[in-house]
Amino acid sequence: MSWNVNSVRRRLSQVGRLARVLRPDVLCLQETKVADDFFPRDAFRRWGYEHQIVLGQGGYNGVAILSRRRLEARPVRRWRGKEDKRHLSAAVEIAPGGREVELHCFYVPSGGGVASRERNPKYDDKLRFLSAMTRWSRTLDAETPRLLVGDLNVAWLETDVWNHETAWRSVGHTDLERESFGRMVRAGGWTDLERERVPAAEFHFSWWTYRHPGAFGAGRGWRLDYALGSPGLAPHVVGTDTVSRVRGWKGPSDHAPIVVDLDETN
Amino acid sequence: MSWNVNSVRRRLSQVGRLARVLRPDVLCLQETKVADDFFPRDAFRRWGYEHQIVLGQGGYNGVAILSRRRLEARPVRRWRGKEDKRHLSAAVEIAPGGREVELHCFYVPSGGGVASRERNPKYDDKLRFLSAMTRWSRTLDAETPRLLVGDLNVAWLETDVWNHETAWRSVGHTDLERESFGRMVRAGGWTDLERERVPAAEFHFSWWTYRHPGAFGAGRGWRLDYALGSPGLAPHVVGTDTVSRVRGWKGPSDHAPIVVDLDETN
DNA sequence: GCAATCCATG
DNA sequence: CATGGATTGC
Repeated sequence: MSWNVNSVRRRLSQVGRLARVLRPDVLCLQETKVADDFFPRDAFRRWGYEHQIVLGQGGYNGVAILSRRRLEARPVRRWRGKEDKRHLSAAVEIAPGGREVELHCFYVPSGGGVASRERNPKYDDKLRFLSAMTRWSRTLDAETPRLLVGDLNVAWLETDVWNHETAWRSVGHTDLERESFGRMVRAGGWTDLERERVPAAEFHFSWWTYRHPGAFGAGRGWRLDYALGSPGLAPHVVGTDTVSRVRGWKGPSDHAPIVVDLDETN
Repeated sequence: MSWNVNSVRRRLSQVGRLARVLRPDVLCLQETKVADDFFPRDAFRRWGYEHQIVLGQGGYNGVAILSRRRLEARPVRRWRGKEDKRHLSAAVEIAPGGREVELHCFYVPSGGGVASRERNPKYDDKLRFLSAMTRWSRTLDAETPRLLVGDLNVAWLETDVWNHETAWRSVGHTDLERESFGRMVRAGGWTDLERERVPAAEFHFSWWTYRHPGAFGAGRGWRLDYALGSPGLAPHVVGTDTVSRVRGWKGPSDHAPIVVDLDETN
């Protein structure tokens, strides 16, 4: 399961609720907003997530992988020359004794307010981050079962926003970002797993703004969170789901979790 | 009842609990920390406190009088030339049809960190406030039943602090403040009502610092909150009490409420 | 609109 | 240690 929790400490009880109800083997969290020394490791340990990799800085950003299965952490990588706690990677056993999935948990920069590389350095930084992901994707072999999840902060398709007619001016849904996102997807041969299930002609969202409290109820969201699979992962994918009902819980994150089901037989 | 609530919004459920259990006719609150437009008037109305006078500024200071009985608000008075939301006054009927008590709800400045008029303007301001109270007290007639309550931010007697040997250097228990407080008491002919009940030889506290979480349990407090009665009030006073147990509740104010019982027969 | 951090106040 | 507020980020 992947979830932008918008502060793991504030959302701890909700993460626990999902951990107990859905019992995912692995949790990939984004926007943990906590320095590593203050990450609530014990709570996750109590829920059965004994294998933990956390990378935070306190205040903003921050990612984590919590797992019931053994993890093999991959070295922390720098993206476009920065160390800003937006990516973690690990290998996870999906079949006892051998077969592994290479897991990547991403939190792409949101990109600030205005969609201008010149006037908004955060927007420029976001596009650089996406380019770096594209370059990296090109280096990957096709065979390895590889799963990329997280808040990628781009609504790729027109049906990934409730209002494409106006949203194309907004950071997160500009042509520049959507094209960059597409290049990244193609470079890695990635499959957009949720879109295997939900046709591109249909609206599909994972994020609803806090600023208009009625947005979730009114179905006015964006899709910013993804599960992308490598060609080699395809035979292992049973299905995926976006658990949007948690956005309706009391004191929610603005993002919904995405669940990926993998088989462990073959 | 008088209580420094340290934010009326944060303490709302506790105030409600006391309002329902003790059912005081009148509540005098200090440190309400809320601008008048945001004062939770409806909650108090629900509890039966239909007559309300609030004077706040948001952030800090702020006083309020909430009453089941009819209030006649007195004009807001300036103290040492400032308008800083530290005093409210009203007449309250204590016997149906006639007899009134003149009620004063005070929140004296705390006085900052160091006990030096030169280096600490807040300390100087506090002493000016106390002087102004003394001058005002001199103008009062003895006959009127008059009740002054609130956080006066001075521990007057040696037994009003748990550690007089060291506390005399601290703002709130310096000779200058204690003497000024004494002059104010004498000028008004005030009776220190709680000290009618608890001998001056005994420790008696109404405030326990937040900074040492064990202070309340260890009995390490100060007396900063008072109920002072005019000579004319004396025949109406049934008794008083400091409800220190609320300091042990979860998420408490650092001050305890003081309850004053008045008869309504004669 | 939420959340964190830093600051002033107590 | 606990408040509220200003600021920043999303």
